[in-house]
Amino acid sequence: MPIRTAIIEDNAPFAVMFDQYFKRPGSEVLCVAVYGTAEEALEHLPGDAPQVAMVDINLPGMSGIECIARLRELCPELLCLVLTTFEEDTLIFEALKAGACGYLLKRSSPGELTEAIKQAVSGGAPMSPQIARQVVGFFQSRPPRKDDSALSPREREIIDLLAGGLLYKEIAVKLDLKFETVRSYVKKIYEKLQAHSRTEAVSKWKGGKN
Amino acid sequence: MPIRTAIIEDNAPFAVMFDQYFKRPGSEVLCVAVYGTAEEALEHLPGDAPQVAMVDINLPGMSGIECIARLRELCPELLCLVLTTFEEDTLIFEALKAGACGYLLKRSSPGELTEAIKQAVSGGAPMSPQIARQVVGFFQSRPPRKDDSALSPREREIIDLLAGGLLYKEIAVKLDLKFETVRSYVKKIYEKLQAHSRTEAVSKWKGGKN
DNA sequence: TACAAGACCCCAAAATTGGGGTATTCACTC
DNA sequence: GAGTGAATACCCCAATTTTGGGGTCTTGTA
Repeated sequence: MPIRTAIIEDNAPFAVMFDQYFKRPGSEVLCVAVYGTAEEALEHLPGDAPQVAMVDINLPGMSGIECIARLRELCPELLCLVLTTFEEDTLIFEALKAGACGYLLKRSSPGELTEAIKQAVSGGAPMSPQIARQVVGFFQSRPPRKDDSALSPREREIIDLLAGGLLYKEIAVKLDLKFETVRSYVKKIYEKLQAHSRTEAVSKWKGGKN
Repeated sequence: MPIRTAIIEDNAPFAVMFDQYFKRPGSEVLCVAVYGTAEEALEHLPGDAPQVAMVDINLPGMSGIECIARLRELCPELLCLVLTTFEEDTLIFEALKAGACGYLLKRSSPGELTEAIKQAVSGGAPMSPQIARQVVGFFQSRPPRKDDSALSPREREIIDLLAGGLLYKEIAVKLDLKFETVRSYVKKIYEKLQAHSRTEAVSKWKGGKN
């Protein structure tokens, strides 16, 4: 029994190629639907009930990432594989967070796509080697930075409380400081991190660490 | 030119098999050293200068994890691949953090090992499919969140921008909404997440996921 | 019909941000 | 030994932003 697959891709030539290839009788993978946009997929995919969805990351309108997040709400069993032209660094993690279980390059051959789809169904997480290395790299502690945006101990203490959502006055009580003192620290922190709001500072701080 | 490889493995039969197989002339992979313990490897590996080290995770004395961490301090260029009997969940992440770039099962065939080593050298991260899925699963917000704190798609979109430190008016422009609309979403988000500030909501949201 | 999501509006209080400052201590350099 | 700079702790003013409370309206779905 072939693996029922759908493709969400606005690039017609690629979509047609995929459709044509996986329509041949006897193939292990069967393409049951082609959608040109995320919106179209969200509407019809639940009815078409594929096991696997190949999702282009660059879609007009709703992005492939958001599309995956919504599809997985509608169909928790659906396996989503991202299709991309390049190894777009930042998007990988967004896609995985959204619920993708694999990340493939469009330049892959039909044979490789078949393998990837089979691997996904059998509990794997097909990715191109370079992507896999990036994912693995996520866990590895990067070398310490030498930047000038180093916060002093007191400043670090304060930004950690800031990150917890505490009000200035609560921080003041906790550290036994005056409200205005907390304020001046926060101002210095924003200056060092080039941030203009609490949330921005926190995300720059946390992002820069580990 | 063959890829210079070393193996750190206390299980003699497997080590010998590996050594024998990758000693044949003309092989793409060449085994240049066999170490029975982590300590032995730390002493001699830098001199033997392999490109890749296959490290058994269960070693007598110093563990494979600790061994990888120390080897990578001594030889930053060295590529470490973990060898394991089972898919030991917890150890995967420890190994990756220590600096492993791949995770293989001992039951792999010599051909598969050759492929994995080649993949590692060419910038990949060879893993068995089940391992890969676990790594990918690390990023995914576990679906069993049927709780009432589930944010709607639009709300998710907004909290993501909120997390980026954008002002309400900036979010309004970006999503082509009115300022007041953004406000009412934020209020609903705070209600659902039981938060009372932007930073608190963001940390609960991010923490609730992964 | 009732309910959730989405889009919109007003008022008023509370918190944050940006711009100015002052003062002490301590380490480091010239 | 004076000077410089960073870290710590404190203060005022004023503008902007966020938060909390109340709503309305439409659409689609159960």
